[in-house]
Order: sequence, then structure tokens, then C-alpha cells
Amino acid sequence: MSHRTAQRARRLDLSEAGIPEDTSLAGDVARRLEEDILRGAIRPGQRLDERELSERYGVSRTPVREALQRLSASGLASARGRQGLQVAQFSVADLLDALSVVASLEALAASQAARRITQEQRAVLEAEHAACGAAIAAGDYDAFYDANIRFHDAIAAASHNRVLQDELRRLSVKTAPYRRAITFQPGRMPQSQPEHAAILAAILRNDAAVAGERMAHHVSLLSEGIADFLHFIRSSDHAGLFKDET
Amino acid sequence: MSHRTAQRARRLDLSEAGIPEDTSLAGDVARRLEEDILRGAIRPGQRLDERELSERYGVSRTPVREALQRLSASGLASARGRQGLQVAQFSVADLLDALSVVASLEALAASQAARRITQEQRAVLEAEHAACGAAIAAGDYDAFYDANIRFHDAIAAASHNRVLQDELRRLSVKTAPYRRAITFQPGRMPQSQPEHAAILAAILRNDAAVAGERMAHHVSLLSEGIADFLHFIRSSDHAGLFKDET
DNA sequence: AGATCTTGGATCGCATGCATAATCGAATGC
DNA sequence: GCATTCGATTATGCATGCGATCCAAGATCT
Repeated sequence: MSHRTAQRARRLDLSEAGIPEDTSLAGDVARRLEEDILRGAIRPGQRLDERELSERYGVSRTPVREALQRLSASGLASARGRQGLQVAQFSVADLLDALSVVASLEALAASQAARRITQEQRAVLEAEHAACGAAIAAGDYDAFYDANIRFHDAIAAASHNRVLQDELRRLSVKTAPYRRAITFQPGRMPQSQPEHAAILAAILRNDAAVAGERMAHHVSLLSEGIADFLHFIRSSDHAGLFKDET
Repeated sequence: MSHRTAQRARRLDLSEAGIPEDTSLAGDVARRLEEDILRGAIRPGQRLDERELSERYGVSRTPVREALQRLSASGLASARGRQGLQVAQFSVADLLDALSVVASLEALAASQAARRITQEQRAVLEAEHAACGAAIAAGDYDAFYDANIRFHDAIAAASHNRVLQDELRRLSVKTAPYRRAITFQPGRMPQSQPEHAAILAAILRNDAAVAGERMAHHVSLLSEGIADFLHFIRSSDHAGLFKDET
């Protein structure tokens, strides 16, 4: 009997934890690198030196290499032959393309969240929205940046779609350095609050179509037109008008 | 002089290839594993043993480990604590969620393809569509499976959106084992042809809105309703009605 | 007889060492 | 004085070895 309960407890542990947490050094390094990229401590285009990183984190080169392989597979770092890796760097067109993908996925998340959100998640979502408002009122850009991320994360969580959450997380980290710059543009911050409010309202009344629509609009406002224009320029014989984008 | 031309040639190589091809053993192993998963030689849930793989490919454990880290980061393999890795396995709900993400991204691809497709790509797209039709006429499931993939790949390529292509490729490999089973369901194959035709026509006349709409419809026909139903069952106290989904 | 503890085998994680390729600097030729 | 070439340094890629952890089977105790 006690054995049976023990087994059951372990099963619950596993199912509750979903995936057993990664305690490896490689995982730690990968997470720290991701975090550093997200927070802007490491910038796009910067070279990632194995030896330097191994000394920095106090581990050998092997787990560092494995962490870099992960980042590379996630598209967070790009290889340059045998010249090592560097943090992924977008051209303007690539960034706008990435944002259009983010917009599409965020819209899906909002749409599914409207249909699947739980009671507790409703409260969380409202709280994060309020936090965004408070940050705006206080004029605190950093607080807004964080609260904004949590608001979008809450919507992704409410979608109850694990695959979607994974993809969104990956893309968020990739575009984070650039989104940060956008957030800090004057006027952008207060503008987003009514958009957030409309999305929130649609989700709370389980209106999937409107929620997705508003979210797509919210994220992709600036992207689409400019992206198309750039691709037109590049594919025509206007090439050379602009500076090389690496 | 000969040296100079050699240098120049190498430079052109690099710039034309964009990213210098990965010649490492780790890359080879990763590609072979992906291919094997895509073709069904390795099935979801199957365990990936480092030693076995290293002997199979004739390399040491290190590059195998790095390849596995890549697959894991791509979501193609999932870790089970310290018990090694296994090929990612979806529950039914997860699969439907993944398909909804694929649908969203494919719709975006079709939409952007309608605005950005080049002349050459128009011809390619029509050719792949014709190949699909020929496979259907011949009743050749395998040929249709391949042609169908090429049709969708051609649309992704026509989107000229590299980020989108990367995400779609990743998700395609993850869902390939399951999509293969769906394709072989009787009736599904001929049904897709008029849908393809509608998508193709919309793209060729640069109708982005309709192209995206048709593509979303095409991919997500079966998913949405069932996915919602399953999530309702799981989140309510009906849990236990269905078999454990590992 | 069943459950718990223990021991054996096996696999994973990490560190280290070596070989190879690339880069940078210096010396030499033009 | 400038380009070119050669050599030394450095970094990457891979192999191997050791320690730690986990799973399974058998023995012992209740």
C-alpha cells in the first residue's frame, strides 16, 4: 500500500513537472546565454568564444559547446564555418519578416486563449494588464518592458498550446534585442495600452476571432508594409541603393 | 594573380552560399537523424542511444551528443531526465495544437507568397501542383506525399521569408510521422487537389488575403474543433475517461 | 509471500588531450 | 612602399577516460 502510494506520487510528480528539469551544466549555460541575449548583455553579431565562455561560467568547453549547439539549432546563434559562432543578427528585412511570424503566432495564441482560458488565468491576465498601465502611468520604460512581456506570456500560457508556446518563446528571444529598441521609442508605450485593453476584453468574453484579429493588428502594425517595400527593392534592380545589411 | 583569383572565388562562394555549409560530423549526424525521422525510419518515442548511434555512424560519442542537443533544442527530441533522449512524441491534443500552429504559419506563407512570388517561382508552383494531380490520377500515395511536400515548400520559398521557412521546416519534421498517416487516409488525397487549386489561383493573381484564408482552411480543416474538445475534456473532471497519453 | 534494501551493470555528463584548420603578424621580394 | 608569402599562435572539432547517477535484479527481513 505504501509502495503503491509512493509510485503514484512519483507519477504525479512527473506528470506535474511535465518534463523533468534539466540540471545539466549545458542546460545552465544555454539558459544563461539566452537570458543574457534577452536582457541585452550580449548583442547580435557578437562572437561567442568557447574558451572565454567556459572560463566565465567555470566549466569545461564541452558543456559550453553543447549549449552553443542548442542555440544554433534554435536559430539564436549562427555558425560561420570554422570561425566559431555569433549571436544571430537580422537584416532589416529579416527582422520585419520575423515580426510578421510573431504576429501570426501571437494572434493564434490570443485566439486560442479566448477559447481555453481558465478562471485563474483570467485574473493573471488582468493583473498583468494593470501592471502595464501602472508602468505607463509612472513613465517607467523598464517596468513596462517586463510587464508587457508577462502580459504576452500570460496569453501564450492561456492558449494551453505547448507547441505554440515553444515557438513563441524561441522567436521572442531572437527578436528581443530589436523589440527592446522599439519599445523604447517615444509614443509606442502609451499607444499599446488601448490595444492591450481591446485584446484583453475580447479574450475575457471568449471572442476568439476578435482576439486574434486585434492581436495581429497590435503586433504587426508597423511590419507588413515596410517589409513588402524592402523585398520589392531587393528583388528589383534597385539593389545597391541601400547599404549592405549583414 | 592566381592567388588573388582564388581568394576572390572563395569569397564569392561564401557570399553566395550565405552560410558556409556545415561539414562537421555533428551536422552530418543531425541531418541524418532528421532525415530518418522524416522518412519514418525512426519513430516517435524511440529511444536514442548515444553509443549505438556513434557505432552506427562510425563516429565518437561527442558529435552524436552535439547532434542530439540540436534535435532537442529544435523540439525533435525530448529528454527524459538522465535516462537519455527519445524522439519527440505527441499526444493527440499536442498533435492537433501543432497542426493549428502549422496552419497559421502556412497561411502566412501563402499570403506573403501571393505578394512576393517571382516569375520563376510561379512556374515551379504550377509544376508541383501538376505533379500532385498526376500522383492522384495514378493513385500513387508515395508520389503524392512527396509532391505535396514540394508544393508546400515551394509556397514557403515564394514567401521570401527566411524565418518563416525555418519555423515551417522545424514543425514539418516534428509532425511528419503523423502527417504521413493522415495523408494515407482514403479520400484525403483527392480532396486536397481542389483546395490546392484554389490556393494556387489566389497566389498567382496576387490575392494575399484569399490565399492565406484558403491555406488556413486547407491545413486546419480537421484540427480546430477536435483540439478544443480534447482540451475541454482534459481540463474538466472528465479526466480519466481516456487512456494516458504519455 | 511481499516489500525493502543492496549490489551490479550500464549509460550519461563532463573534463582533458590531440589534431586540424584559420587567422594574424612579420619578413621578404618586387 | 606595397603586396605576398610563410610561419606561429589560437581556436575549433573530435576522441577518449573517469566519475556519478540511474535502472534492474537478487537477497534479506518482516
